[in-house]
Amino acid sequence: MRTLESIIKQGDCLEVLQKYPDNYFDLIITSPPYADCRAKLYGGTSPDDYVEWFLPRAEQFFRVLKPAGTFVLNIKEKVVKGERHTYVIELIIELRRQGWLWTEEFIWHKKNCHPGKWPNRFRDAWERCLQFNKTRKFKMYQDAVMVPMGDWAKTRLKKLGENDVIRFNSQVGSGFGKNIANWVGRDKAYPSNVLHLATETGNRNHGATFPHDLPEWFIKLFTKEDDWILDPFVGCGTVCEVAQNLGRNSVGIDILQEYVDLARDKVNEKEMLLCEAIAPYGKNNKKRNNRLHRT
Amino acid sequence: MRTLESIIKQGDCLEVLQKYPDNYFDLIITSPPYADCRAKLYGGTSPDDYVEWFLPRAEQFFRVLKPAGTFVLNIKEKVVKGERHTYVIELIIELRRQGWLWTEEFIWHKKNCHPGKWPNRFRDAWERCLQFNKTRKFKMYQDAVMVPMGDWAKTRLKKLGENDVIRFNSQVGSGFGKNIANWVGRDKAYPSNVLHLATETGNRNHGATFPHDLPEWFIKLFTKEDDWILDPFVGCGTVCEVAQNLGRNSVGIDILQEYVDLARDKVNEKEMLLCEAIAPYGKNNKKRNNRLHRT
DNA sequence: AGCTCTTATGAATCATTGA
DNA sequence: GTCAATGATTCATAAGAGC
Repeated sequence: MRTLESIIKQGDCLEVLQKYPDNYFDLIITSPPYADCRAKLYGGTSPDDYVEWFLPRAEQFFRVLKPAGTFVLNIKEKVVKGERHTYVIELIIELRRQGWLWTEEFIWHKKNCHPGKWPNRFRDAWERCLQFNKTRKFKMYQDAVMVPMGDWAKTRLKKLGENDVIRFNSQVGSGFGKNIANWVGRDKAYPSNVLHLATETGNRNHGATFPHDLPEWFIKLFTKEDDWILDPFVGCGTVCEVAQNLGRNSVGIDILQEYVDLARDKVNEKEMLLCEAIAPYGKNNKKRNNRLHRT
Repeated sequence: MRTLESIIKQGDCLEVLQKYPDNYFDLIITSPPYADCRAKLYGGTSPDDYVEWFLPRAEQFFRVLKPAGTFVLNIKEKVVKGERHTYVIELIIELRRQGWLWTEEFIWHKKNCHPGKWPNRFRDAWERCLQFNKTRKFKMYQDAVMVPMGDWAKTRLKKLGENDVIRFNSQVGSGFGKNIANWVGRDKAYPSNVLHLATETGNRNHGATFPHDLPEWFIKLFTKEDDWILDPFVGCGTVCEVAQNLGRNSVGIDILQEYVDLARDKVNEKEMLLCEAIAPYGKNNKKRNNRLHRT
């Protein structure tokens, strides 16, 4: 039987990673603490200091990533005094100076972003997913993220009412209505670099998760089974959980013991459920399922 | 009767604009040449020289823009040797140094682009629309770009009960709640900073136009009737055409006589059509309509 | 199961007030 | 004078309840 590991470590990734060898991970994917949020705990402070805070950690990421591996950084700059702050784009420039190749910028379109309207601004409905690599010859399994036409039509069409289809067509687009004819006889379609995903609701334990679908998409795209994945700011453990579900090994690191406990619970629960699948009438199943649904 | 002007000038905007007074335009919106043949005529703009080439022109834009005006720059960096080039984000940083405020970055999601892929890359389905301002107090007419509201609000409003009028505060705090009474009588919602617009096809005269909807959206958002709009790289004249349709004055500049002719044809045709509406059986109507359909 | 209807809430932003 | 805390604004989505 295949052994799968999901390791959660407490500490600052800057230090924890120093115990890992070079060229160890196939994928690093993370949604780091944004400026002014958890960054303070790491010693990082204002948006102005963000780049300086990030760079030494990125140096470790570079070292532990395999030459054909990929680093995906989900991030969005804040508005400061009416302006978009430049720390994210400055970070891109500095990471390139560090040796990273800025291969691509994916857009995560947050379909259900926070509402609000302001005198000079609309709702912010997107985030950056920056792709960095060490070399031009990185591994990419494009077929793994193809959208199966059949499934897509089945699930999506079934779930949406007629009105939703019309609305989907007019707002989100992708030529939904018009191109139905094109699907006939085709199994799969390649996606683009714009991802339409909803944020997940109902997570009361951690205010800053990305949705499962986001890491899942990148994990499928950049790794295969038994590969090793790192999330240096693992938060409540979404990346490790998804990695586990997809048969990938993972290491998650967080400085806050509170999050480490949450993440460990999550991956341990999964392991136990897998064991119980053999003896499905374990007395705690019901409770555990409830907890799973909540997170 | 109101007079509306659509002026197309031939030349390098760097020079042409020097004849315009300070604080003249309400909106500058453009999709500049990045690497096509036009760029070479401006003095050569390889990606590495792009920022240096752009900055003196941006200085003129700054001068001729009204204090409460807006500058919208539709641009997307090329892939060079497998990497996204950094000239766009470097440009943002340099424009800020020039005095511009980087207020927002809108995403134009090109929803009907061809599916396609390369060994290490998917279809690029988005472009940046960078918003810059001279001051924080710029003019913005948000109501002009509202979109039809989602379904649930309508159904919810039908059942407006007495309890709905009070404010419900969210349990988790953050000061967020909802006041349903605000939605009474509303069937439209404010958009976000992600624009889902199809690219236009069938333009054989000019390969790199943006769709009419894109300038239209920004023109409605940032100007009112009789305002003055500038497109310093006007190409085949889309911005002036849309401005004209929306009752805004415009100045379009291009270095290539070929494009200047195209753009002039376009705005002149519109003017003539407006005149002919009074005497609709002019002998050239048929031919003219054909031309209109083609563009 | 498969619908419809209801409800909570999400990595937000700005103006105002208070220290 | 600056900086931190508070209040006001607002909509798509999915889970849950009800039939």
